[in-house]
Amino acid sequence: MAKSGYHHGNLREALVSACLRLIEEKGPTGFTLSEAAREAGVTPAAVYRHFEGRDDLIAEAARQGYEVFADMMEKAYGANHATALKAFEATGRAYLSFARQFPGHYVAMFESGISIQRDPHLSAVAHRALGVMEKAAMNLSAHIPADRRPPARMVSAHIWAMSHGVVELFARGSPGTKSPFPPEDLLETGVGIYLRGLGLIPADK
Amino acid sequence: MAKSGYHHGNLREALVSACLRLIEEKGPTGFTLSEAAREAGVTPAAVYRHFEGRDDLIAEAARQGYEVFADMMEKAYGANHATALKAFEATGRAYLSFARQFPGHYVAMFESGISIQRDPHLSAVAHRALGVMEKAAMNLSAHIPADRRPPARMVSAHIWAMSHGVVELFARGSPGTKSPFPPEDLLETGVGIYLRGLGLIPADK
DNA sequence: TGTACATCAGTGAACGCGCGTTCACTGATGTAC
DNA sequence: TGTACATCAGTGAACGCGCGTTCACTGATGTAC
Repeated sequence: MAKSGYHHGNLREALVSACLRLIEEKGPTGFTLSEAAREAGVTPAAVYRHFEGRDDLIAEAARQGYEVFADMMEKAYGANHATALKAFEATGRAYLSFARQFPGHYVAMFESGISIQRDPHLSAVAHRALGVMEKAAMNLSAHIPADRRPPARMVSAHIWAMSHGVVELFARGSPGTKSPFPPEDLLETGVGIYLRGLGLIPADK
Repeated sequence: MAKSGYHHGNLREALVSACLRLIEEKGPTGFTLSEAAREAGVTPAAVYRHFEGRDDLIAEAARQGYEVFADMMEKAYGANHATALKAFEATGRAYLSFARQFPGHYVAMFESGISIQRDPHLSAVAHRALGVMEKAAMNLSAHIPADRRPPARMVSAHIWAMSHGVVELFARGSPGTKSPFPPEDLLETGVGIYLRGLGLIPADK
């Protein structure tokens, strides 16, 4: 496009992209503002035209991530499913799929240490995303006899924990351990066993 | 003790402690070698008497963490339990308990990005620790009818994922979200439901 | 018990480096007439 | 269509700073006799 020396054209987005690439490569604290600027082909000082500093840049990356995440979750959940169970499983798959497709965003959102409350935009979109998980869990647990039904927020917390754990431990090569199983399988079977434990899947299926 | 200006007495350990405190406070990449030296009351140059550099220091912290972790897991598992199930549950509790008691070590081990293979000592002790989890899972799944028994390594991966997820998402205040439930409860109920799904706990218990 | 000497843990000065942030500036773009 | 001018995104030089790493050194400790 218009990359004629002066006037980058779309520097704001270019910086976010650079930030995401660097997060993917070196982790959320492993890069500098100057590095991001360099990656976008621009002087460090130019960054200040668009962001207040490094944290602000990461927060924007996280915000965009939550936006995409919320869309994916809503879409997965909203497609008309035969049962609440199917709908729930679809959101579980969407979670992992997001983490795989957008690792930089994922890290910015859940591992960068930026607070969800740092600005209202970020907070709003984060709640939209996490709300889908909870709603899916709520509808699902409505099928469990009321007297031994765990709170919906707890069910969603369990699933979230397992998903996050699979992503962190097995969907990245980080701890030098090779994953014993494909992360998709690991999550699918894990959630399956869990749901069977809730009495939502017949024991012999 | 002997902190008479020159000659610290036990600088190596003091540096590891400083490193752990800093990891707890600022994350695995959020501090510098000089900061650790300052925290131990010593010139940055003194660090090189004991470690090759920052990574080497973190690796030592992780190594010590794995050592303690392995001990705790072995002790929890080895206490004579009535059933394989009890033994398994005990190791699960030990995991969370370790993460709570030694957050700095936990981060150094699982979130610092240092490879388990960087030196043989580290690798050996890490395998000792992770081996306990696997053995517990193996003994446990021996109680499941062979034809619908998932591989033991998969069971231990599931439990590990859920444990790690609970620690990351709910046992720290990081993402600005307040935990909806105490992490201990979350893990205990989550694992309970999972085990019921495996057919190891009666459905109405 | 006392003295001479080897060992070695920690010092502090020095280096070159990249960082974040500021500032007055420059030059491309858009707009009014 | 052409010109004058306002806007504003990006420059580049400058600053002070803390970093990692090296080096010859110093002085406390342990040991041999």
